[in-house]
Amino acid sequence: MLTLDRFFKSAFTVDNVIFGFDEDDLKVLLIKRQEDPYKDKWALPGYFVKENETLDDAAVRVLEELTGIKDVYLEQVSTFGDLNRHPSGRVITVAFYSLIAVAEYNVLPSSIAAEAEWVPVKNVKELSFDHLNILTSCYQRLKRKVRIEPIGFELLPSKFTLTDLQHLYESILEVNLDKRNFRKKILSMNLLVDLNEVQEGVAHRPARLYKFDEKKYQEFLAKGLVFDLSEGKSKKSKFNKANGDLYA
Amino acid sequence: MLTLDRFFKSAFTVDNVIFGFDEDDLKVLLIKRQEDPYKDKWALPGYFVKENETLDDAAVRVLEELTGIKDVYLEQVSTFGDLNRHPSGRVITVAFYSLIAVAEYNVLPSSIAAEAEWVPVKNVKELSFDHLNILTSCYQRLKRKVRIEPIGFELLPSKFTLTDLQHLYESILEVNLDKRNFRKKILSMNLLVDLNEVQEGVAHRPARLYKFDEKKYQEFLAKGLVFDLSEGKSKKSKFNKANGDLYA
DNA sequence: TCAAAAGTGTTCTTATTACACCCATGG
DNA sequence: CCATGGGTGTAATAAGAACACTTTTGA
Repeated sequence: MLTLDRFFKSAFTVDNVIFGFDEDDLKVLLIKRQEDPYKDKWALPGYFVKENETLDDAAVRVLEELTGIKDVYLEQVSTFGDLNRHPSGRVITVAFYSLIAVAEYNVLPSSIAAEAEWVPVKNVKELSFDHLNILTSCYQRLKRKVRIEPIGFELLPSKFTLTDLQHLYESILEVNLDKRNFRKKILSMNLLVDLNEVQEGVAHRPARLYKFDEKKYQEFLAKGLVFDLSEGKSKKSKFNKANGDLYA
Repeated sequence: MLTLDRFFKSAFTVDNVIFGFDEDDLKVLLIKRQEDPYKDKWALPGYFVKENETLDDAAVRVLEELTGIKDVYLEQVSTFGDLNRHPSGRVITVAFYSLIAVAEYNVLPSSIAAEAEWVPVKNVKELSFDHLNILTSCYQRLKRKVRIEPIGFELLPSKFTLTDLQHLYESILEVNLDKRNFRKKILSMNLLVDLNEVQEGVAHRPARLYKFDEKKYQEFLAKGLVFDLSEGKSKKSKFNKANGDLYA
């Protein structure tokens, strides 16, 4: 039987890009590191994987230790194993991203001492280690995935307006969407339930509230349909308001 | 400074799903294992990552040792880290897939003693370790990616007919495509160069030969266009000939 | 009464689908 | 001369894009 002893072993970690949506902005939860390397610099939350822990377990643990939340959308994206990505030696890291309804949970780091902050993704210019690469990979994955699977709802409270949803897509995809076309499309998929409730206390005509219906989505899939939301798919994107370079 | 000694370290490997296209079938290169565990069983080619090797380097090495080929399309897909996926202990593996023009290279394992074989993907029912999961993940990734990026050409010889290309897509996507619509679409993207050559020695009207033009593709992208090849995107797939379950 | 965002349809354009016959070659 | 796969166009339908005004509320 094969013995593993003669092969190189490495420490490995998970890093978790925790996305939230707040004030019409896609944000990411960053922590200020408390120890070297990169002491006092901003980084993605992450930690070493334990001996009796799967990769997913480790990612869930990192999230829960930081925010107190579990049961969120979690997706593995990519593994980073360059030789010098960690100053202390070879460390391979598996990158995940999570989606959190910030408004729903009133998330913020209480359980841990680390300083942590929700930062608009588009404002992040520099991070410890290769974490900017990791963030970019995860953001690209999210951008693609949000168009073809109904995961965007994970970022909203369970009751939301169509305008909330539109702003979410605009923020993630970095495009402007046409209000009428967006509504027509999302409503025609028949995945939302009109709750017959309206916003309260807003200084304008109150919007109707909707929720996403998982059961309807299963029926939708069973019909062989494909979720697909977005304008300008195979055309020049006329409304690209992106700060292009980083996330092109 | 952080010392890594106190953290759990694991052996880790890369596994490479090497796809080829031959006789109108998408195939995968499998090896018969020569040592325990799973001696004499079929598996994906893979090996332990070395101390001074990046993950990509390791995947390239695995491919080259088996086939003698380098410089092929290679993509990291996912990392598998379940606790008991390897009988000898905890081994985390990073899965890659590669695309090879089988006809062009006349690939087959000479350099190594291991028995190896090109097997149609749809015939693979059982593999060592969790390799069937890995194959499935990589195949799904390929299926998605081949529709939105022009990577299918990596599986064809540099000169090919439009029917070759159509069969490639049909095989990967497990659909039937309409000949006229397929040709209209691919030619309208203006990514192919008509070589003004025809097949020789075929017992029917010889087909024209084309090649993919990388420069044209760059211009295509610069115009903001998106490669997108496939019928029945947001509709019920009427022509699904899939053996559904495994690769649904 | 004003400001602010909600809500709502139609027309035009473009992309997708369905579909059938003649052509060139080798055997 | 037959079998085999190559090559071609059009019409119908569906999806996407562009676009402006009225409504409801709180301040």
